[in-house]
Amino acid sequence: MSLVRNIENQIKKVLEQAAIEAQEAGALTFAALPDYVLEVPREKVHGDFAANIAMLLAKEAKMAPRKIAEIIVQHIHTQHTWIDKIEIAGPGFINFYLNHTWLYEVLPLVIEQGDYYGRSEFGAGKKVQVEFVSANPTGVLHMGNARGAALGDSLAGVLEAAGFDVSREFYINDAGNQIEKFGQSLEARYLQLLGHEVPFPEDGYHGQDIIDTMQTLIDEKGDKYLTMDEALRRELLVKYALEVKIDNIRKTLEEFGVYYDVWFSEQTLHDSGEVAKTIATLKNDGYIYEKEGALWFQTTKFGDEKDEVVVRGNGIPTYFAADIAYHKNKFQRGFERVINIWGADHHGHVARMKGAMEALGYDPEQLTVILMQLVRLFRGGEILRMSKRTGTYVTLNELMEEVGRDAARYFFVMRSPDSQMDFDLDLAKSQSADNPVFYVQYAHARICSILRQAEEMGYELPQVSLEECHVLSHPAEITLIRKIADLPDEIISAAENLAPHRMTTYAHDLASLFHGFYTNCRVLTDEPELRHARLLLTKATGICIKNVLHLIGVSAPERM
RNA sequence: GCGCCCAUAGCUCAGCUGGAUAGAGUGACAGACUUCGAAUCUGGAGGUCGCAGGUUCGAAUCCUGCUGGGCGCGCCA
Repeated sequence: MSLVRNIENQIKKVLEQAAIEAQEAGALTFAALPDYVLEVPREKVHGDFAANIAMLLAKEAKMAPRKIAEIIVQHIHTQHTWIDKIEIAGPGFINFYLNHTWLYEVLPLVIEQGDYYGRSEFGAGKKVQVEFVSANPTGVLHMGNARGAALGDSLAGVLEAAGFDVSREFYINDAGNQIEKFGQSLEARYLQLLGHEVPFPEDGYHGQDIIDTMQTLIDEKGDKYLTMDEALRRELLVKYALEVKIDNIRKTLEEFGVYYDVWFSEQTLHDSGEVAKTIATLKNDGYIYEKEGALWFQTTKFGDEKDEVVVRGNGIPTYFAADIAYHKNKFQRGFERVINIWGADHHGHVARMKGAMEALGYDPEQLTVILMQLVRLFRGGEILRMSKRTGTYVTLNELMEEVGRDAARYFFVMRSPDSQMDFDLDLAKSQSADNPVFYVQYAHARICSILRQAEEMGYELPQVSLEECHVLSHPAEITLIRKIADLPDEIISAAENLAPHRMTTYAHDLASLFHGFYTNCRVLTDEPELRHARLLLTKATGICIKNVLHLIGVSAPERM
């Protein structure tokens, strides 16, 4: 339980007790306590916490909210609490003003917990899976994948910090139509590179990377596939190229700071018969019918607009069929919650996927799909298309080269998944110092610099007692400590709302408060007590910044 | 035509399950370094929260309709 939660509980307790006492004394009438909110007011003058309970009771108690507030306040006992003062304001808010010394406890706590400060047991070890990127293995990673990677990994990090048992997973679409086309494309390039004039498939993969991959193969293994049976040749070329491609994707993601627990192959679902078994189960339960030679799944039963093919007329299951089997497999692995991050262009798939889970007897609520709006790339004021077919995309590798990993990750995480992103490459390149990530990192570097100098001057990082913290009374100090105290709850809130972008907001606020503190309060002063306490505060801030940045995969440099 | 997402300061975006006077960054303007990092700080300027209704003590937030933009509606994935 965080310090802040403790305080909130204390206030709620005395507040609710007061309301009940008033009721028992006959001063107020209501059946049950309303679902009120205790929140931190936006305006400082409104106190440290505010409750809206009086307004919510107004109708039932048939009394003016301010009058109700007055009655409740009369019954509040503030002995043995941190409450200094209570005021009634506005339409009937009850505002609590606290003795701010309650905050000091957080500083030794941060130092003691170090890298762990901010983490909590909120998730109680529940198994959660986050599946993200799952890019087509026939190509390289583009900007959409980059956003998904930054978002998914940060979300996983936030969930982990909030106490969930998180597994990061990449689903490899190594089966189906696209692999057929991939094989045809590879074969055509292979033959062309060896001097044979063969046509390139119209809907094949035109990217340069396919040519490069085949050139490498030729350099390594020569022309031994020329005389082979065509089907076998394509199979071997695909096997080789997929391995190379997936390995590249893995390496690129690792450079981006993203590591997966599981790389899950679609092909294994076909090989193990899970796809066929899943279709059979659905058929048995009457969700599947035959029409025009194909098998259709009645997704309309679950609110979809039209039914969906699961097995084509040629007997080959569709991607959708494999995906149902895949999600069934996820739940069979015991995840209490499954989170997918998909591009907005897949949104039509969400309802039928949930419907399929329901048909299989799972609770569709356990599956959450985060739809991420697409990234539009601008260069020279013009939109770049991200099609894999044309080969004119900008890759994640190029992005990292141009703006750096930290800036790229921070930039992607900063925005809510719902917002469309225009990524201006020229801007990112030419004015990268404008990126807020530097602001936060600068605060951390500054902190490290102060701590280094303190060390050089022979000032020990002291074991500071709570009493010594009381010298911290400047408003800049108090607001900074308050922010530090908030970290565990901020992380929980980001986890609950699946909103990792809140962490960048927090990081920026924290950095800003530190810069303000730095400007107003000299850390390395000659007064030992004050210096000790401020060094402690400085160090605690540094720990928070570092922990938050690491959560979202951004480094916290000690020098810049 | 149907479905999903979005519309907040000149620009890019926050705004936690409905709360009090809607916030940052950036751009422009005016200031602050003989002392811990000026990649910083301090000011003011900038808003019919797309439009119109509705629910509520109270709406940027919830409901309905409309306008404008993105995406989707395949025996592709």
